[in-house]
Amino acid sequence: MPATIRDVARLAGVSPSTVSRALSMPEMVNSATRARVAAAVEQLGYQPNRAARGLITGRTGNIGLVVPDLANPFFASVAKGVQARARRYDVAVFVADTDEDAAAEVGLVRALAKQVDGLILCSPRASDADLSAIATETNVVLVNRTAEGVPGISYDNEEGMQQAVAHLVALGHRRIAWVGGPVTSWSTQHRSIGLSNALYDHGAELARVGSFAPTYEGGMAAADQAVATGATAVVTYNDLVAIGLLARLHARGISVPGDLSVVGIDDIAMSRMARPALTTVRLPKQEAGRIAVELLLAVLDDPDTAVATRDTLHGELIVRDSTGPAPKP
Amino acid sequence: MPATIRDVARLAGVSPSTVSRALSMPEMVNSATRARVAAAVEQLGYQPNRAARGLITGRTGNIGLVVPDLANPFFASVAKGVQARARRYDVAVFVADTDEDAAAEVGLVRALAKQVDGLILCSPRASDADLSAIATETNVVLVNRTAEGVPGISYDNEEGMQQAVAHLVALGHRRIAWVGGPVTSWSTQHRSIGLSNALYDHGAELARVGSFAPTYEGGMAAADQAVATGATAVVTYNDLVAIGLLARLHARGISVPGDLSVVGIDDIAMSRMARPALTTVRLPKQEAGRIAVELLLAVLDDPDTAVATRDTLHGELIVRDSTGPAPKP
DNA sequence: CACGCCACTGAAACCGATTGCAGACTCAAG
DNA sequence: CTTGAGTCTGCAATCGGTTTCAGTGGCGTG
Repeated sequence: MPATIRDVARLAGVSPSTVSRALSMPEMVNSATRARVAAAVEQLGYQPNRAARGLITGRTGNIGLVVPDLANPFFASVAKGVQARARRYDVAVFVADTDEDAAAEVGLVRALAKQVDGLILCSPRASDADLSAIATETNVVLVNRTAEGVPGISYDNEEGMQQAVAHLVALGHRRIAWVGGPVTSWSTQHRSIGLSNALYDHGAELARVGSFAPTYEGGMAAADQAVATGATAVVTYNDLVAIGLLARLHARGISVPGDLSVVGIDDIAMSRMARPALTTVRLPKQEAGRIAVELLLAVLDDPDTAVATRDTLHGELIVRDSTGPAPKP
Repeated sequence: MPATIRDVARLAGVSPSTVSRALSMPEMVNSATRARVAAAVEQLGYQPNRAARGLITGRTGNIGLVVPDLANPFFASVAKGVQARARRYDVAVFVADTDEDAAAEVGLVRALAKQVDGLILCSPRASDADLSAIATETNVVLVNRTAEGVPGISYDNEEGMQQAVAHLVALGHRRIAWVGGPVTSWSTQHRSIGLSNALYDHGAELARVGSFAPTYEGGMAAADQAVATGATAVVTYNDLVAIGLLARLHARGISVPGDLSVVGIDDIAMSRMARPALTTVRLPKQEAGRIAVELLLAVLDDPDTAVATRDTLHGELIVRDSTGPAPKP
């Protein structure tokens, strides 16, 4: 029912090849002919069939985005960025949610790989080995994680932690607790190291309180242990955890920031709605998505030169109401 | 590079046609042959090229999901449901975010329509006329909205409002304010009507305070007007608005639920993290996504019988800490 | 034994685009 | 007038499947 390239050719009085060329390599066709083709295209509302084009070019014009959990506002934002930038390039985005399941992730990626030109893997839970295997057989860009020889973009966790620590130390905090996320998480490891280094630089003490689910519940679970460390400030794996922690502290009657200061990471929408509003390290999320698309498209254009490209984004400390001067001993 | 149907045919010692049949209509081929084909498929790791198949069948095996804002947790949940159920049917999902722009929506839908077998439109902002036009030229399932002759699923807003009102009236509230969402929103209209009817049934009074953006900011903006109505309880368009309202009330020193009770709609994750935790009408979001996929697939199978199918989901009142007895006058 | 039916398989056309190759035409130079 | 280069355009092959149509062979029946 929709117009084909032959319909356009007939109407314009040229051959299908000419129509094809007029559309994809305009400089190769006479401008008068090109105008006739353009008119015919316009009149028929012709849009090339992507399946047919894909069959011959081997390109689908689609990319895939794999995230651990779409309902997590962090990933939703990244997805928003990806999708907005992809549209600009007339590329469609398949979105897949792995439900935080590393095993499912690998299978899903394999299945998706057949239908797209490349994949954006956001905070992949897969092992390094699986990841490398995937990267060799399909075009991949990593977000929020790095791997040898795989292009990707990540956040400068060290610098973010430096900012948070500088802020806390300036407020007089000398003993700071760290509530880590999933042990397998690349971000957890780097944030933990960054925090540790920053504290060392400032001559302050670190108290680790283990690893918790990167959720509100995880934060509630971590709260009592964080308090028990005797620290006067807590830095958490992400904002969701910080907000859960806030809730538990409130339930226990511990004042924030009076008794304890709390710092999150991410700056999700919820954070400024928390009570007290959460001090956090804002990570540019949509921008990560946008850059990931640019990077992937560059890789597709030229797999060789772009393969080792890696981009680093910087966080920004947002001071709100959950941090204050350390309590007098 | 990947194996084609011809490779499989050669290895199995049959013709490509037989391979095709063995895969898509197994009962038409001899079981011994079928086994040989299966073995060859297995050995080569063959997966049919979807573009090639789509070219001849006219089906892409893809569906599209259009939402106003992925960063809104309500839509993120629906997307999660859609995407999970689609995977079960081996259907890929294109996700597009319109950024709450009704004009962009129409164009986006048109573009997306070419690449998919059908579309799920979630809370479309488009006009009835545009929507009908779209529905005639492509397979569409509506979520959170109804339109003449277009299949869709929506929530029973009237019943949800009945539950909320029954709860508030039982707590002694007799004058209840309504904070509406965008005027063009189908949900706003139906919720408003439902609330109005429910209040009438219970002999209580309604105070409308206009329409606001369906966001945290919208809620903050609405708070003072809601207070000024003299109502002892407020029902808001959605949870995001309710949470914004809560924040402004807190800033003004108005106690919730002591001075004013607040009820939201949706039950997003944030609601139980709010302080006080928000009483709300929970809408099954992921389920809406799942059913939308089922419905769309049914429409694709048989456009005629399924065309007028419409499904209604029911809300459930979740009582938390933002509602309490009406203050003594 | 001849015939017809049935179950199964293969050859070939086709979906709608892209692209290598070759032909047609213009124009300038020899 | 011939030749050659250069510019455009069309023919036809091709991508990887699906589907129609026409066998082929086996078997039961009259």
